[in-house]
Amino acid sequence: MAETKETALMEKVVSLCKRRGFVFQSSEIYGGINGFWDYGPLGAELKRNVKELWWTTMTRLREDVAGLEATIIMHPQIWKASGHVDTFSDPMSDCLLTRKRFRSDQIDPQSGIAYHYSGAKDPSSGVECNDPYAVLLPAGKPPESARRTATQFYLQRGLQSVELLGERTEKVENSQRFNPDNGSLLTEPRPFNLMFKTYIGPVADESNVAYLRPETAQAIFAQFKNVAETSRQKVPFGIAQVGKAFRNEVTPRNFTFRSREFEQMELEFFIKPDEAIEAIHGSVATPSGPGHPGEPQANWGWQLWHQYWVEERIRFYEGIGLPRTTLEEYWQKPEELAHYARACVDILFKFPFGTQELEGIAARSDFDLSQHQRCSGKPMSVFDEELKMAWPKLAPEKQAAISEGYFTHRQRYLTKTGETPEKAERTAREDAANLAKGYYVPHVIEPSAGVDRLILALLTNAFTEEESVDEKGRKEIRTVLRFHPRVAPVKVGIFPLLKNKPDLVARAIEVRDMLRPHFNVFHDEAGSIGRRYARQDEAGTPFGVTIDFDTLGEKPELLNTVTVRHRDDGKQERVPMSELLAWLQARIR
RNA sequence: GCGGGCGUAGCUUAGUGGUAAAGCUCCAGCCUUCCAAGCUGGUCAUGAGGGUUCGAUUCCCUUCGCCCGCUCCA
Repeated sequence: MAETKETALMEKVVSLCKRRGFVFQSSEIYGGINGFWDYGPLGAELKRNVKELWWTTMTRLREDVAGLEATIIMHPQIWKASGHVDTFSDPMSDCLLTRKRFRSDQIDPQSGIAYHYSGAKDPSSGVECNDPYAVLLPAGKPPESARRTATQFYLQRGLQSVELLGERTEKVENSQRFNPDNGSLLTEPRPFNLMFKTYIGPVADESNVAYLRPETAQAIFAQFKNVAETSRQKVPFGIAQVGKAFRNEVTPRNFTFRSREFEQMELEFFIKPDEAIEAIHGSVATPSGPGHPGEPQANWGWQLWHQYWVEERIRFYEGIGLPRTTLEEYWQKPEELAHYARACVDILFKFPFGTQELEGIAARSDFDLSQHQRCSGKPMSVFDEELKMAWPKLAPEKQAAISEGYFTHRQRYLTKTGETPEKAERTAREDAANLAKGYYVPHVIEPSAGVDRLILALLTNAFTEEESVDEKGRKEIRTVLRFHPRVAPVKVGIFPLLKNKPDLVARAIEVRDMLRPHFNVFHDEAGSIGRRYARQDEAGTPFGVTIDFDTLGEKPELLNTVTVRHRDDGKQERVPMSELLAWLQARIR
């Protein structure tokens, strides 16, 4: 079965992660703690490489992205504004029969006759189940229907046949305790807070509640104005951040894939509203087809920016060794989108346990900044010189059309937030008037990636096993992690051919010290050379450098050269020590 | 949160109501002129807590963790 094979692969990866020091269970000596994982020596290097590559790609190699590193605990109002407090702390009830889950406060109130049971008995075996249960029937329905449902419930509890006990009825008005679909009793409403809660200061009471951030993004929005001013960036530009986030997941699963403490790499890329683009450039450029749209252009609308970032991110993944064939793009359907999102593309990776999300690239309109503007009372709009200059040159009917479009968009947003129609209309009119003066709240494209799931993707993608037969005819399995050199935790293994020849060891240490400032290298002199190669293969080290007697001049023409061995095919070549650093740099970049 | 399975060294497995075994790995020494060679020695385990028992890794209970399915996933 494909599934058991995949599970076996996953188990091998997990086992290797522990054996070689990529990932350990958090707090293992105390029995572990569900949903938390530590990175060991190799994992820490791997993760550091991935985050650095992301940071370099997203900020240093670009003109238009600035960095930020914000705190994990922020003002609790941030999570009010973002919507996390409300959507994360709903009381939930489960149907006792079907296990379907409901928001307790959103259940259509039900009225009718409730049939209560104190339990049930299996008349053949005498076994009893004393779990109380109830079914709500609309007035006029025969009691048989309730008994059938209740019988089903007790059958699920392990009774072979069911004799209901203690039936009594009760008139019920507007109750949210029953499943509207089948009348079954629900569990007591249980709070379902997916944010980790803490208290600021020594006294733990409700006045000083704070939350560990469930995403890094909100800090970017909250600091938008500060960054915009200090970075001397102008829209379109982005703010990038890498950092820990925390979610009290219902079910942490699949090794590190869904953890309760995890790390995100998020970019919020702020763009002009399409109305501003239209005013400045006369029209809004939209995608002409699939694929990368090329270098950003001033007249791009949000759709092109969105597509641009999807393609940029896929290129990034390809660049660190995830082949295009292991990735999938999933365009969320309109009904799956969060209410504020205009579009969202998930970049999925084919994990052994299924094709799962690595990153989501959402076009979030101006929702986030608008929320913070509204909740903090601080303006989040920017001034756009180009827009101000362009506006007066527009034909009056064009001005009116753009204004009206912007007004409608703002009004729709404000209405959704619960503003009164009058206030929504008035504020939206003001916003439209400000647009004409060059002011707007930027829209945003959000590529948001999970570091830990990317690490897991890199690990499962790199994992290969090669079966071979040694000279004594024994079958052996060599495990090789075929990491892209860019992410490999150790770049170079350095080996004196023999341990008991001081000259070889001394030269090896010389090579190690020469390379050490540039890469993570590992000197190993223990065991046969083949064993040392194999050990590094398992760690994913792309290059091995061996110092042998020719390095010392046994063959004069090979003096001061070393053997470089390639991890993936075992091929070797001879490289002069003087060129070694450049040789390696060219292949690791 | 619900249901099922599992838990013995770093890994893979053995075994027993009475001293917990092996292979691989790892470490040390010797040896070794390019792919897990050999020799010698060594470290390391019954997930945790409780109960039954003279004695529990084994039986029972609880708990924690892992895996699978359901549920959830802003």
